Amino acid sequence: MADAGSRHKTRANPLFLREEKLRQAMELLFFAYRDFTGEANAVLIDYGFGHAHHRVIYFVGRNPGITVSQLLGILKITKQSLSRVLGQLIDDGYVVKESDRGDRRRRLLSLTAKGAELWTQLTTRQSNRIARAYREAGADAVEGFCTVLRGIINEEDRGRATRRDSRNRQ
Amino acid sequence: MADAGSRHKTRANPLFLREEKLRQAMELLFFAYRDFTGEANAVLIDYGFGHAHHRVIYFVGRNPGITVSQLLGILKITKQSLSRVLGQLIDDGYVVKESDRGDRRRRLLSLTAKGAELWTQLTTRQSNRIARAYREAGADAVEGFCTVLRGIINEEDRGRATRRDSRNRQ
DNA sequence: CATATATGTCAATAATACTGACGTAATTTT
DNA sequence: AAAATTACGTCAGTATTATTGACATATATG
Repeated sequence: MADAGSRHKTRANPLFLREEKLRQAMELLFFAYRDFTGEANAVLIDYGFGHAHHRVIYFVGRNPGITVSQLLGILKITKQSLSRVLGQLIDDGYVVKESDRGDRRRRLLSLTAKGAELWTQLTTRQSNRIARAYREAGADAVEGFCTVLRGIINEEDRGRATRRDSRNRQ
Repeated sequence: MADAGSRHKTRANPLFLREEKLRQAMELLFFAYRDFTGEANAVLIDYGFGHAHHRVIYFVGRNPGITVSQLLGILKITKQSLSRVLGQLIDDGYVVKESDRGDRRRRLLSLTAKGAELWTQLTTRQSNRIARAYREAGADAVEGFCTVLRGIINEEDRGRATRRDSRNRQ
């Protein structure tokens, strides 16, 4: 009885509590992402698109002039997978592709006015959800939120969701 | 020139900064979730499973005795979708299904020893990732992280990723 | 007994994604 | 200038996840 083991729930057991907190985090992440994306998915159905289209629209809108391979690097999917989705978006007039004048092998992607409109429609919804959560949580919590999320991201990609200057243009 | 418009990046423009912060949050969420799940997906390939199996394994492991409909409520997919995945996990001996003695319409799901082993293998990897991020961020940041994530989740499901007592058994 | 609930299943389809193989154009290297 | 590399595209086949719709069965509840 006196072996301070690892299965008692007495409040002096940080190991148990730690594991509990970590699992809680995993679930929070699951549910938050599920609901965060669910909202946008509903909008996309009206356009005949899915979440893959959303991701493309989003990152092209956010990084005008992004190349195909840069986009592949962000999405981490194969070019064959991207091809279908991107092709549809171009055919339907949401995205345009033009040759880079500097390196004509490259294709630069950007949104049309129509694409920008859809981008806004999708983004404002998700953005409102985040804004509400931010407002309710307060500035300090927001900072913690970003710090932890950044720590979860693979080191090589941590910079991607930060810098808004000195990017994309080489 | 004196119209204090909405497109200058002068540091006295909270609206611009706000939008920027919100989009940053969306991207952090995207990348964090991508990398968080990517690791587990790699393990699952060796078992011939996909991420759908992971989610089932995870929530069954976390909620032993969960019913089929409760699981559907968490995953928010159709029962036909769940059926295939759950059937495979049962056939391969990772999950067991037994009738609830109280209400024999219900099927209670739980992991086998083999299932628990896979659960641990998957969870420790993800858990380590979170733990590292937590350690680097500090306790206050962690609290903020949880608070904001909870705020992002649809109100009706916010309780799901918290309570570990007084649940599941009614 | 009638109805509702919990689960299962058959069938058809869509969306996302993969591997592998090849082709072309443009740039870079030797 | 020839050779190699890079960026992109595409054809074919397949796997996984998910959907809608219809129907069946067992159990519980009024």
